[in-house]
Amino acid sequence: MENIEIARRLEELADLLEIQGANPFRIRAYRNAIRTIGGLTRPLAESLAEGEDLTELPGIGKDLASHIQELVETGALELLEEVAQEVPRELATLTRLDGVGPKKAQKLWKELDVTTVDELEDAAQGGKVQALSGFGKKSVEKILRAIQDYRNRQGRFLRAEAIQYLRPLLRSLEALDAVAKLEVAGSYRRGKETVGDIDLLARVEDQGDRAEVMEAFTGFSGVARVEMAGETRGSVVLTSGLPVDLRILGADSYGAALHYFTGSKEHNVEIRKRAQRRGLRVSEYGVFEVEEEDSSADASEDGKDPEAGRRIAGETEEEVFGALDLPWIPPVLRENRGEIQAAEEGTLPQVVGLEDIRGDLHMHTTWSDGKDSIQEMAEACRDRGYEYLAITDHSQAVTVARGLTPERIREQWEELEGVREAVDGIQIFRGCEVDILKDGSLDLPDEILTELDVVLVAIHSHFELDQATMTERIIQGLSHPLVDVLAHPTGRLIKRREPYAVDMEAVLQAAREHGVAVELNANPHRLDLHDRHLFRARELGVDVVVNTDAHRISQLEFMDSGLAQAQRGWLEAGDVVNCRSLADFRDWLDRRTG
DNA sequence: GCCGTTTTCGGCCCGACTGTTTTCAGTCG
Repeated sequence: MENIEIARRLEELADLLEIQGANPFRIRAYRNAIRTIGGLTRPLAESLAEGEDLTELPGIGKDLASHIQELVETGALELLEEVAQEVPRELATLTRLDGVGPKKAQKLWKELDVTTVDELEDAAQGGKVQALSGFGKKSVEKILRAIQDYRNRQGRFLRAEAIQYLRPLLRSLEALDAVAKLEVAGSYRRGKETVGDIDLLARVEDQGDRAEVMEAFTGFSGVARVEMAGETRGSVVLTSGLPVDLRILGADSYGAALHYFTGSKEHNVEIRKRAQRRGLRVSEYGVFEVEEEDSSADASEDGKDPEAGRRIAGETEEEVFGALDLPWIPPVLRENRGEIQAAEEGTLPQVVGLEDIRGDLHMHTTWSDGKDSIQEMAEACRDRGYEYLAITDHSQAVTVARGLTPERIREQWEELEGVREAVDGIQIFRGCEVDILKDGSLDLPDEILTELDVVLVAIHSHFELDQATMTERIIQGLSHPLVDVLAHPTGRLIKRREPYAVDMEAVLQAAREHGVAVELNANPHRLDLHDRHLFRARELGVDVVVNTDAHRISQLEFMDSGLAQAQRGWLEAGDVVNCRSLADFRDWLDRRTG
């Protein structure tokens, strides 16, 4: 059983237990374990087979280790079946609706016998939901809207899409005199490939300006509806369907709020625990010294004042981290994947940036399915300040993209030679994106491959193979001695196509063994490899190339998306092949022939 | 159910907003 399947079963169990009213800390323990499993690159089944002790993993103790073992060995979980006897499985889906949590799901089920989204819709329209205590007219309206959203939206926005929807709103708020500073926090700031919503922070110098900013926000022309609007916090949905939250803050707590709302949640929890150990309290208002409280009488009331105690930090993020004896941690690293420990030890990575990129090794032209010519692509790369590029049109197997036969690729080289003479200031390498065929062989003969400078290999057909066959196919393809880079290694298209079944751990090991680089394809729909695989590649010492796979000049800009992903994988310039100077890159190309 | 720089028992992050409440529960992030 795959890790993702194990995680899904445990998540279902946690959802059902929560609806059943189990101990909230038990639920949290399950969710922590699920998160740990989600971050693993190695199959749990394999770890177990080799006798590893799963309780070594964070958040996994005796019980969860035995649940995992049961799932791996039997494909089922007895406890889940037992709980599902008492709580209908479909109820877990209801809690995916905005505004419906475990308590409301339980009530809907016990009092109305509602278990599915469709039944909930019927009950809400029939007036039955409103009759329940704790539900009113507004709740019902909200539930009906949430059902619509659930059916329409289906998930999250690509990061690159979200910023386009957001830009007009940003411009309109930035134009206000009352707004001293405006920043996007949340998963967007952390560089995640998709975002569920946008968290905006506005700093005002005068608290009296808050109402004006909130009005401008909720009154913006692109707002489809206002979900909530308080003094410091508002929430809207744009006409594009993108949810946006705004928090308005004063200068003294702005940095604390920026840190808090940038997250991730898991990072914040670790930061707060660290603060606790130091006798401090961290909230979005700042870092405070915890006051000793002996009296129990009014303690709870005092405890509700968020700014109680002496504030020792809050204006900037640097201050907040500093109060906890830590250096500033880049947002892209804040996922509680060891960044706090690394910060403490002074071993945070110097993450790779656009300024480190010297070339782009994957792009298409009018010779296959690209829209611009070799010369146009080359000039555009030069204008971006690159030292080199590789032209990598498709090989013949990809007929829909007019893939190149050996004859046509030789013709292309003649044109490329002319462009080399016409375009100064940048080195153009001969490349090709060569298909790995179903049997693992390559789509062009060795006599062509030897004359190419840069050989990418990739899968564009037979996605349906089982994991063992696909893994073997890819490893055979990349182990051909003339291959340089494995392009878009998992084949996923975000929100459209799942990765093909492939054992990435085995592929990464093979890449290391054969000195082949793995691509981080920067196309916002691909972002392939994922961050956790990049992290693993770095651990193993596998070279990574960040490529745009541009099919027209404008797509060379995808490099930005790729770098955000690279940073989330903790990559430094030294890990990335196309950060090398032209001379060093040439050496890398000669790495096997010496 | 997990975990340990005070701990193998007794904790487990913190606050805003809404709706339906006569003082607070539920949800969300």
